Amino acid sequence: MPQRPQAVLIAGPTASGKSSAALAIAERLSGTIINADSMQVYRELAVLTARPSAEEESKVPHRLYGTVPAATAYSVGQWGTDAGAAIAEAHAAGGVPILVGGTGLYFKALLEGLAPVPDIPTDIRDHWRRQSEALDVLGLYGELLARDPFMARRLRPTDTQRIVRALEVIDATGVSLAEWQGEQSAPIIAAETTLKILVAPEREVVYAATDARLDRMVEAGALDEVRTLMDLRLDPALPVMRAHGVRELAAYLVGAVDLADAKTKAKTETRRYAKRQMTWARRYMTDWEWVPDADAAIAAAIDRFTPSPQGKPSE
RNA sequence: GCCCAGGUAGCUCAGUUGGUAGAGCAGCGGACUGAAAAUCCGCGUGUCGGUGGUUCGAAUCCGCCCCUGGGCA
Repeated sequence: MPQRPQAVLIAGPTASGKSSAALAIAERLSGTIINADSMQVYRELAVLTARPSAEEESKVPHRLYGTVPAATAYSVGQWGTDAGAAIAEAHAAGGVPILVGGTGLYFKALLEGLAPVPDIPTDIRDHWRRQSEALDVLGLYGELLARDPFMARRLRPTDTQRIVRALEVIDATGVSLAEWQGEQSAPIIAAETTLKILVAPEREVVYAATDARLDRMVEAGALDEVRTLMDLRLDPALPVMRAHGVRELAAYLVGAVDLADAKTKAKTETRRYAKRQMTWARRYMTDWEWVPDADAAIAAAIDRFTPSPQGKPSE
């Protein structure tokens, strides 16, 4: 039988009960909860990203929640570094790291590593992001075709985000992103040493939960958070500005739509996201332990950390 | 009760002298390597309110019935 896992990973669509499961598991195992959600890192958005409450955070150590200013464009690469440090810290303290979040790419980077592309200088990044707005899709794709035809063939001309990434990499490093990606760096944590749990309730259950949660978020001050963000006058292209509900609630705050419409739109965006998360899980998380809800996730984790008598295989 | 306007996809609607129907939104499936709550690709899912008739052929024309809105009583 495998040894005690070095870390517990909990993934799943938004509003599936991951966080409450993580908290319960952390309390039983003296664990440290480490965020694996790309939006819960932003300081200014707590309610709207369904971040754990202050009360919850006080129960067990939490890492990487609300640690990044909204003006920063965080990334999977930065998260990998931060998560690696947080995992080491938890181990040093004798606890179990429990990584929980909905960002599939973060877990992929954690378990498989990323291409070892060097940091791209900010002026080059900014340049190509500006170009992506200045040029039309075909113009941008034309740039990539001229500079990195090999990479261009792997991307669709309409996929502006990936095209911008490919452009900044070839520009800054002189090497095609395709080449970088052929060269994998080491995983942050060895997959075999982890317990991977995917909380995947029925779709209707998830949709009902996200709808109800959006209503609660608005009651709990989501509008104030969006107003704060608007007052910062950030670049609308920043990741934080793309958190679900920001655009929709901002439209309400400037009087462009009524609140009911804003909420409906935000709910739709969230549902679509949950659907994409499930598509990701079906594709990349087939070897995870799929459970239907938080209780089952807790049971699965506790079971693995409770030594069972030798020679009596537990089912 | 009478008059008028409607009843077509989950929703809002289009459908041209009759040739078994198509858009947007929603939804569903998929891709995914440093913005990933992002970005991108694909798919119409239908007793055309019901029923009888005219016709080779009806969402389209006719009769009756049902439902919804508005008006008159």
